[in-house]
Parts: sequence; structure tokens; C-alpha cells
Amino acid sequence: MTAYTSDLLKTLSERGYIHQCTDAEALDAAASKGTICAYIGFDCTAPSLHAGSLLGIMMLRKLQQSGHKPIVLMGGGTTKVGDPSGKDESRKVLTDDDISANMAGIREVFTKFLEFGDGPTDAVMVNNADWLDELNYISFLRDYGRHFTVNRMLSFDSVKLRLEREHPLTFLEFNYMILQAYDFLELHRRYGCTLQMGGSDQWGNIVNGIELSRRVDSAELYGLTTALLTTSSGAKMGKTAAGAVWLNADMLSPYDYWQYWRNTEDADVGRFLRLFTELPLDEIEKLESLDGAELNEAKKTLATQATRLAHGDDAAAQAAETARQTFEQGTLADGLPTLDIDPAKLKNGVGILTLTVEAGLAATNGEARRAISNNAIAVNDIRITDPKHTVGESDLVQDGAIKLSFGKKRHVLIRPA
RNA sequence: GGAGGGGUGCCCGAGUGGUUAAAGGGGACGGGCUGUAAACCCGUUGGCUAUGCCUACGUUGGUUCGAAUCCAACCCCCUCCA
Repeated sequence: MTAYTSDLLKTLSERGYIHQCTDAEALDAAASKGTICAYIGFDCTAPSLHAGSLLGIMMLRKLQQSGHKPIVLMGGGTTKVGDPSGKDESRKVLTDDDISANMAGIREVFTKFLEFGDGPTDAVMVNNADWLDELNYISFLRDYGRHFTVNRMLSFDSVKLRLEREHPLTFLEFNYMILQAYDFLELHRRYGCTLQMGGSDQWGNIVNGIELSRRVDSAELYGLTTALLTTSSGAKMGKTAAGAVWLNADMLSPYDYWQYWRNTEDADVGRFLRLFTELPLDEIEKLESLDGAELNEAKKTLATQATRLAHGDDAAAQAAETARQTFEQGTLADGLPTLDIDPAKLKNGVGILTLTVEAGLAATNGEARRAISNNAIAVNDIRITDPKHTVGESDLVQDGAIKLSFGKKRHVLIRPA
């Protein structure tokens, strides 16, 4: 690996963010000389970003910490088209209302990771619908479409994949790469943005933007990608039992978020500590050199540090404490997810199936029933074997709650209220 | 517009008149082992007021005692031709 002189590239490369870079030396020089401005685009397909987007978010954070200006580009316009990269099938078309609701949720996430404002290194958030919506088809084609050959567009992975697998690629989606290329050009014009970052699946789109800007504006822009993040066993990051690992607290509690990181595979601990926490590298080296069960300490550190960034110190500490009480002491921890229940109902006794469903541990009675026959359901740590079992006031333990568990890891406190 | 191929459960994919809630695989979840890890082994994987009932193989009708399987129309996708 080249020895970089800029803080930015030094940090990014030491921590393992960099996969490919269009012209690392020139970018390094530019970043050492002064403030640069860089962007990453985010889709607006869901009301929150999830752990899969975290790499990008962290890079923008590192960028800002190294004294540069991050731009968060919301794909309000491009989401209407749908990025075919890495996808077999076209995406559902979202309505404008969906998109703007999603954008509002996503905005939340970024306020945790970046400082927004008007200063030279303050982050800004822009929406590409601002310029894409107004494009005039004919003039856009004449001014920009002329710089793309279909020959080359067909050679991109995102397109090739669909063609080879004989899956349909609509003309709408085919245009995506041109629009993203145009975004880069537009951001360069508006903000002097010279760097686009993204996942390795974005390489083609990024390079297109660089080339377009060079041809149209003679601008010299850079691209940098990160390796697509998977766990050591090859699973995609960010998915779990309950669904995606959302970054918004209202979609996934800080406790569950902490748990997600706590359950990291051994082989990923060091890598994740570098990417998703801000601990100094020497400390990380110490943590990852732990052996066997001791590595669990490193996982706890990872979980707490990662949770701090997304949810703040207090929430992280509380999640750690809740986990400690639950898993290490086997006691009831207040911080577990809670379900309030009508005391009158409890007095009469509530069926275990109903309770499991209401607590959100199972989606249907049938699932709860199956879980019971799989030995998965426990009340106050006592296995339930009878689907007709009822829970009542007598099950309330010390601090007036009932602990309902699905498997060894998922617990909910039932409280009369 | 024409010819041919196709639409099956979370995904892939078998099934071409009955014992089919639908083989097999993947994924996911649970149990065991462990360290809240990986690997491995075992199990589960449509719903319900549950020894029965309901819903389900693109949609709507039809044939039949009986259909994912046969017929008709329609919708959608793919390939080739115009």
C-alpha cells in the first residue's frame, strides 16, 4: 500500500475502507493541499438506512474529521429510476410521497454522524431531484447523452448481468448510470465537489461521472470505492432475524442494534472495529489479538462503540448494561424491550400464544405454536411446552414484570400498565 | 401484429388429473454443542376460535366426483420475426 500524505487517505486506508481509487496519488495530493469536497449518494427506498450503508456514512464522517466537506446526496430523483447495479430485477416504482417520507427518515440518521451547517467543512444534504426533475429530455440528450456510447454502456456489469441472465432491463433503468454520472457533474458545478465515494458496485457509475465531467467541463474528479461488505461467512451485512439492521432508533432499538454488533463473527471483529468504531488503531490491535472466548470482550467494545455513534453515549451504555444483566447475570434487566399489558387481562390469565405475538416475538399464533414445540419459548426462563399455557399475575417476578423469551437471545418484558 | 417459451411457497426450482399445504436446494428461525462466535448435527418454515376448517401454484371463468396439472379468455415476462 502506498504511503499517503493526506490525513484523509491515510485514515481511510489504515482502517480498511479503500477498495479502489481512480487516481490515489492525485487525490492524496489534493487532500493534503486543501479542503476537498466529496459526496456519496443514497437511495431513498426505505425510511431509514441500515447497516449496509454504514460504510459510506463512516467515510463521510472520516472525511469531515479530516477537514473536508461531505455532501450527502439523496437520490430523490434517481430513486424514481432505480439503480440496476447488483440487482436481478427492477425495483418497484416508488411514489413521490414515499420518497419524500423516506428522505425525512434518512435525514435523521445523518445528523448523528455529521455536522451540518454553512461552514467550509460543514456537511450539506442535497437532493438530486432538484436538478433531475427539471431536465429537458432533448437538450439533456444533446448535451450529455452524446458522451455515452451504448457500446460502452452495455459493457458495464450492472447491465451485463441482466442481459446474461436474460432478465429484463428497462430503458428507464438503463438510463440510471447517465443520471448518476450527471449528478457528479452537477455537484462539481454547484459545490466544487471533486470526489465521489461508494460501494464497489458503484465503480462503473462513478467512473462514468468522472469521464462525463472531464469531457464536458474538463474537470479532474476522483472516485473511491469500498469493498462490498460481507461477513466472513459471506452473508450480506445488515440483515438479521427481525429484518434489516436499521440505523433509526424508532425502527430498531439501540439495544437490538447493540446486540447485532455483539453477535459479530470472530473473524470479523478486527475489521469491524476499524471500520465502525473510532477507537485508536493500537487499541484495536490489542482487542483483536484476544483469543477464543476472550474475544467476546472485543465484541462488547465493538457493540458499544458502534452503538454510541448511531444512538449516543447514554443509549450505548444502557444497551451494554442491559445485555450484561441479561446474559451474564441472568437477571431481569429494565432495558429490555417492554410490552405493556392491561392488568385486568393479566388477572384473568393471558394465553402464551397471544402474548408471544403481542410481544412481537412471533408474527402469528401458528409461529408461536411452532416455537413452543421447538422448545423456544420461556416465561421467566422456564421452558413452556404447552401451547395452552396461560400467564397471569402469579408470574410477575421481583420488579413487577414477566420475562418472555424466544430462543436464548430475544427477550421482552411484560409489564402491567 | 406473427411464431415459440414461460409465470409455483421468502428466493431458486420440481411437479403435467387424485395419498399435494405441493419434492429438492438456498435463506431464515429454533434446539444441541459452544463463548450471545464459526463449523457441525437435529428440527421448523401458509392461516385459524385446530384431531377439523380456510386460503394458496399470474387473473377470471369452464370441464371433472376430483385441477398447480385439461380447456377458454385476459394480464405480465422472455426469445425471434415484422
